[in-house]
Amino acid sequence: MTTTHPSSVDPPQSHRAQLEDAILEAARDFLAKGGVDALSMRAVAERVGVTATAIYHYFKNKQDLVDRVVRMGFERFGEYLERGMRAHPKGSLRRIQALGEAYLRFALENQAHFRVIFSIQPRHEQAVADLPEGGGYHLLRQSIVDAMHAGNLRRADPDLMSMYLWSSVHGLVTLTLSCAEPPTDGVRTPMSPVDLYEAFGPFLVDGIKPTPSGQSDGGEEQ
Amino acid sequence: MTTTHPSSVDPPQSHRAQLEDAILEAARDFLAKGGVDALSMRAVAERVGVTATAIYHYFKNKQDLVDRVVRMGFERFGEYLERGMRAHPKGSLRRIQALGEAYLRFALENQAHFRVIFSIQPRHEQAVADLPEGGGYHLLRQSIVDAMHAGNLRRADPDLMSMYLWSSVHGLVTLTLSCAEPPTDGVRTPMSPVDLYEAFGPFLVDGIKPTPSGQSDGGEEQ
DNA sequence: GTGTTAGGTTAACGCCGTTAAGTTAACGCT
DNA sequence: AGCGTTAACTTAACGGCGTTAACCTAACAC
Repeated sequence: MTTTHPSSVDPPQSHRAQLEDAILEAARDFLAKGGVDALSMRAVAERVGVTATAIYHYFKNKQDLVDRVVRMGFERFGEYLERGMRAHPKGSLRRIQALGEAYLRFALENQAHFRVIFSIQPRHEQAVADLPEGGGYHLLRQSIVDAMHAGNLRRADPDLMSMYLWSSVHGLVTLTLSCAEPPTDGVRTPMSPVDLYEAFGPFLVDGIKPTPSGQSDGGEEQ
Repeated sequence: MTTTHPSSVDPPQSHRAQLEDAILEAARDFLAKGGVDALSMRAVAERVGVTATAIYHYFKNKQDLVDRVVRMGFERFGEYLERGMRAHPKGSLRRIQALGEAYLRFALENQAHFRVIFSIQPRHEQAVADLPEGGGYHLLRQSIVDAMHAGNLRRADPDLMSMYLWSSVHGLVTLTLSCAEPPTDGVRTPMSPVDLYEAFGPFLVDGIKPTPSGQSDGGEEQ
């Protein structure tokens, strides 16, 4: 309704880019609420003040719109990882641990993105395929190689070790997201995922084999 | 069209139960093909030779139908776990390893069920909630307690250890299912999930800390 | 001033889950 | 035998979905 001035002072954000961003933002919100099913072209259109068909001038179809949101998520994902990593010295185990922690925090704080990215339905192959190359995988792998060279990590095939650590934290995250609903609810799980991640540390580092002394490090019953 | 005889010789399977089973079977097939989106009441109905609305005499709605399929999946899941467990003595690490292997095999061989059960969207809370109590969780937990008492497993809080091992194998499975499509395709992942699971064994048992001797057990580059 | 194009619109198609109302056959009962 | 009831299923319809086709209109190029 605002009489769109022919070209008012908005050189950084053209009208087009402005609307495109609005669509993406609305799409992300709906996606966050209930996944792909909760995102409808008509609802997004109404939110940004156009009709549904207008969206098709900006995105090829619904899948394309979702993919774009996922891509936005990946960028934020990378920021999480790099930020978490930079806080600890190269070659240290702490750096690897921080990567896992960042992975966990991203998943919890951006459940919409994470759910769409790692929806078990094998869509977004392209998006996931991007991950190993330019995304977070090479960060993890390089940190692992560094730690091995520094003598802080068991020497093994880096890709195998990467998959191992990745799947460890990924399992914790997905299990948490599968069983517990968004944090709106009260405490359902006995321990928070972050607490669990911390508690898993000794298992990961030292393994699950019995300690030589045989002492217990938890409340195991008689 | 078959002139349904008033009561021909079918005491074990009434006409009703027969149709219900057919609906469930068709629903499972569609679910397997492409998840919940690929399941439509009309398609299921056509497959079994009735109209869509007839299904509502057997199931409350689509969600109910999906839930019933999931429940069927859980039963089969339990069979996998028990079968894999029984092959190894109580208290042994092998028994726990076999549980993980069964988990993995179930997921790969029944991707439809697994995807629906652990779809990251937090539906099926009820179904997942059933799992810890009567399902596979207590099998894992008991095996862990046994192994701890037998001195084959590090002593720790059994629930913590259960979550750790569960999430380890769960992460491997979900990561595999996220990145690779169904086995129709050729070899995409460099290693099969089963191979990965085997290769992870030493990491799990002995941990990722450097070995005392510092020797490498994999192809780690210079 | 006119052609072109970007950026929308309305109308419609076919699919979806679901409900309401109607139909038809079988059964129980007197 | 006849009647009421009920189970099993149908057709018709509603509102919503993704998507396409056709149309409109204001801005710009020349």
